[in-house]
Amino acid sequence: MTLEIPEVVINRLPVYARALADLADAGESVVSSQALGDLLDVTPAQIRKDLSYFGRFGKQGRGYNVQGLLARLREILGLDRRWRVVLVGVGRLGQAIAEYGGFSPQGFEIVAVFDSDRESVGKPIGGAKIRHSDDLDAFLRTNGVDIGIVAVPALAAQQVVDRLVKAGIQAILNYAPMTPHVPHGVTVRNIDPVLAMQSMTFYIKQREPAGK
Amino acid sequence: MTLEIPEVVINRLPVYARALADLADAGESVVSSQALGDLLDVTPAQIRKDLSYFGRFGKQGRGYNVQGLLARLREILGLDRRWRVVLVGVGRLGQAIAEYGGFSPQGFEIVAVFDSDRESVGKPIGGAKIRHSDDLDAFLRTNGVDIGIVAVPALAAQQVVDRLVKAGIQAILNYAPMTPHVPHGVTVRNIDPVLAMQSMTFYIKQREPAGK
DNA sequence: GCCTGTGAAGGATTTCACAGCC
DNA sequence: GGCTGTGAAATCCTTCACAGGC
Repeated sequence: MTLEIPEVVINRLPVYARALADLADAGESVVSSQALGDLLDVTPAQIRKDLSYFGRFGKQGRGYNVQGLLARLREILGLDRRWRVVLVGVGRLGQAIAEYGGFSPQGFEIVAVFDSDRESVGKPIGGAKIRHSDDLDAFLRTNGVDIGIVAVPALAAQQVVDRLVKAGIQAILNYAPMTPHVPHGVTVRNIDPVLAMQSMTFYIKQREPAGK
Repeated sequence: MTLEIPEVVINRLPVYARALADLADAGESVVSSQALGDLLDVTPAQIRKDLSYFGRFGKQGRGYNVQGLLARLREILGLDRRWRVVLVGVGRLGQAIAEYGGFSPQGFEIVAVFDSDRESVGKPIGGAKIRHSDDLDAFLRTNGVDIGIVAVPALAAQQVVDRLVKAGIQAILNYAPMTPHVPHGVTVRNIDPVLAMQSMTFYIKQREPAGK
């Protein structure tokens, strides 16, 4: 049910939630779609329309209660619980992810870390011990895991994705520079700073007529 | 000119280019929009339409020359030259970025690294020496810098963005968990794994009717 | 026969604009 | 007077479907 909500809308909700959290921290108790839009470079109409998919959260003439709307968005997004995450790949990038402090405070707990290199198995990282990839499937089946993070080289990534999917993982955050194939029903988000750079250069180039 | 090309199209071009590079590495010399689409989970019509904004690169009955199309895309995106990048912020995240080996082979050269912490100034990192943020403006004006990477805490990020913009930087890769404000003509891409996670949980939740 | 390039159609998303309420 | 919620309009983007070339 409720599957008619556009994905673009879903992708904006966390941004709204983040801004609302900032407003709450700043002691604001009410915000209008106009004010929130100014903060996020989004039109007020878009914010109102996005929210209207889920209910009526505002008060005419006033705006939205910051805490109240934040709580509702967190509920809608499922951020009112903690999520269990496994990380696969402990190269340079994987290490940085394992030691990144930003996930846990937001409710994403890296409960296990895997690598295919037998040398590194057993070493502690970001509070967990590195396990061997061979134990991935068993671990996933025994422990309730919600999300997988893939941080292995591109050539190994599809295999890892396949194993995660086969074990029932429904959401994958992919750091490998490739496009993973997943069956319908599995959600993927790709993090690739190089691709982001490569689209920006187009626009720089546009503005510098003849190119150095 | 050529500013009628949808941004979504521009954002897909690097993905196409990456797949073409992989095909080239695999020794493929020709690819159809169908085959490329299968690789990327994109419809063939979309690929053909996207490319049609820039010219006619294929041959009926055959498909596209892999090397040829790759070269054209790289040219369109401005990937046929090297780009000079500065990194601001050398906390945990900034360090990982500075030492990340993925930018340079793709033509993005981190030519200088800045931090506001005087303790760390002078220390070597990823091949550069850390400079103090106070020297950022002078550096940008003296050296030709194309792109800025922001990896400072959210509260300091807008200030850094403002300084980059004031110095004429036209593209910013933002790792801070906030929405930067930039004037028209400056391109921003945000990298935020937490937001990516937070949109995926919505979909997991959808599929698990009543919550754990 | 296969596959591109592309107008036209269709679908999705954004914006408008205003009734209704505080 | 200020602001939401929302149908309707406008815009944007994707997909269709086929003429044309290899």
